[in-house]
Amino acid sequence: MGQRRPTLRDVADAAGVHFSLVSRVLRDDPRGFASKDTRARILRAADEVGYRADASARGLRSSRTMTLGLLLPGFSSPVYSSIAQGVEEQAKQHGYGLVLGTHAAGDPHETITDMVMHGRVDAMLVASGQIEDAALRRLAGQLPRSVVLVNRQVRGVSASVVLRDGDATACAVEHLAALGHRSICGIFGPRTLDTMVRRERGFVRAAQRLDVRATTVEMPDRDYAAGYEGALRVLRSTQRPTALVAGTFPMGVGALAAARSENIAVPGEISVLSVHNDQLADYLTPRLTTVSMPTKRLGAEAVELALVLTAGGAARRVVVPDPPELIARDSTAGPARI
Amino acid sequence: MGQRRPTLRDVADAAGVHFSLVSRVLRDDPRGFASKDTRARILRAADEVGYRADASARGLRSSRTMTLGLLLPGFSSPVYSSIAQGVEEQAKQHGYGLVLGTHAAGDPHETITDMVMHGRVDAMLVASGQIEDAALRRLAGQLPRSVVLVNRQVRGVSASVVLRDGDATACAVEHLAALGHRSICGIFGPRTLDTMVRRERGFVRAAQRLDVRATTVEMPDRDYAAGYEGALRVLRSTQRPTALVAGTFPMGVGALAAARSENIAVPGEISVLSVHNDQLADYLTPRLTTVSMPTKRLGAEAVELALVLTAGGAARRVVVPDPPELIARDSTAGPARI
DNA sequence: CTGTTAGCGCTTTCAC
DNA sequence: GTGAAAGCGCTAACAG
Repeated sequence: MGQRRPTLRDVADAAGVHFSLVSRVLRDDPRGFASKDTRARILRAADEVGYRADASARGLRSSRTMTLGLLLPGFSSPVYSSIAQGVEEQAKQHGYGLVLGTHAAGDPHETITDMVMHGRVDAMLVASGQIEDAALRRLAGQLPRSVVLVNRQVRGVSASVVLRDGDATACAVEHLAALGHRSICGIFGPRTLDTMVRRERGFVRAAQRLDVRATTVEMPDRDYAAGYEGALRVLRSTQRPTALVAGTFPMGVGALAAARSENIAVPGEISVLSVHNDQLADYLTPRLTTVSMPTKRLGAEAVELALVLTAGGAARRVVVPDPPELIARDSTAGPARI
Repeated sequence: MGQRRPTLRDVADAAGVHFSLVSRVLRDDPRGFASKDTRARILRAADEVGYRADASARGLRSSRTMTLGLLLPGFSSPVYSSIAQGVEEQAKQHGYGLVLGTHAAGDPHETITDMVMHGRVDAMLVASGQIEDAALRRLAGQLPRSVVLVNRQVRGVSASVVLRDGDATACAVEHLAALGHRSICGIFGPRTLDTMVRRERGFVRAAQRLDVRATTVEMPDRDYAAGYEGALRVLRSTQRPTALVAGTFPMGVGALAAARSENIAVPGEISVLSVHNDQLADYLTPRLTTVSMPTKRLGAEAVELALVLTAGGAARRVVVPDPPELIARDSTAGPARI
């Protein structure tokens, strides 16, 4: 009970060597290859006393904590869950831990700087749309080697990782055009989010290219409710399109709900699909057609970039190359014949 | 560029005092009340040089990291998101940071012990059903002052926080009985999860008490798919009940999907409701009736208990007292007249 | 009220 | 191959 945690000295005593040698052996330090025998003795002793290096001491001495921070808008969004998963796995692969922060409470800018500036993390991955561009620029200026934007691109910040958002909506439009739709509407979140801007742009351009009439709706948010409200507006308009593209998965769910509450059949009277896929898609009515994006890889790439940065490498703007993929389910079909 | 982070000495130099005094003033140490004047000078100097205490140095010296660890089964479940939120907010309130771990990859038992034993966190909150009872007992034996079970109760582990699971299902049964149902079925996750056992027990007992015929189905999982499969089985049985109680929210969503694929009207031919509420409930077809549980508070209470423990207080088994609350939506109604 | 001092456990440079 | 010693930035016990 109440035992002190074993230290290097304890291991050294047990192995009959100096503690600095233990340190070198346990870390496979190139400068300290002990003889086969002592090495074995040290390893065994470490195991026997149950030695675990103290993270604080190590961090203090080496000024590297081997942990990364991830700032999320919250815990609930499916996309961010998936990004977080990618981040966690990749970090673990490199022996890094992960500190999660949300800005449920408090100023996000503070949260980030505090994490880095208190030396709690070696770098911070910022995956949140709720921080203003200006704040991010300031931040990146302050901590150029320890801030990476995830799923976000800001002018003046040179370390970021994003997906092919424009291609995602283009993919959606192509699918609908192939089904015969000639009039579609895109419902997007606020234009303050660069992801939304790119998705909208890809949407509009693809529509032009394929000679499809496209309209867009911009909502102040991008959750269930925003999708619901946005879709409602479109569905009640006089010139109702034959298909709806939702800018996010929750918006797609909301759009489906709106169609139902207006008694408009999906996909009979209107087709609906969303950017980003989720398990839930298979359990909705009808099963929701989506465009899948490599969100886990997004997280993984962000980790890679962060580690490159902290190691002194150059900042880059990464676009995860995997193309968006259409997952056809039951919410899209050819337009109704009139 | 490349600036060294300012230390206590930098502040001390700027203020013309000894660095230990700076330390005391900045921490409001009772032993070190400086004169109004020096105090002000120190505060200003700290602000000017942009001083932030180094977490590693502080941790090393005081052997308290001021961070808590939270082990989750994954990032996706809505319940765990909510618990995590509660944990984060409460931790922040006490000036604690939060390290998140999932066992997406690797042995969870390792993850936990490593976190604590490397001194990365002061205590670990374990909110995961995927670790075996035996492993948890071993863990709690090893680290009795730094492990708190969240949403889980295990014989032999005396620090845990759970909800009134039994009352949640009882609440569901009461609702259905009041609507006139006399034959209901509960679909639950594996009995290896104590939450499921309590929910099932509450379900059965309430049914007995209210003279309702109750059957139960145990599924090996508790996600959308499990709810879907479980409901399918019930819906296809010869003695179909008039109502379905899902043991988790995702199972409720799955059950709804199953009814639809079997062309059984909800709530017309069968009522469906789930334990645990979620935003999504309002956007399903039909809107899903749920029993809401105080999951955020669950997380908060877990933090409280963890802090009590690390401060030397006694371990307790906490049951969050807030009663489950029925949120009636469109998926429940009186049974069909035959 | 303020300064001095001794480490916390580790990494790292320099001896031997 | 291995040991000795310095010191990372901080807290805390003791002096004055």
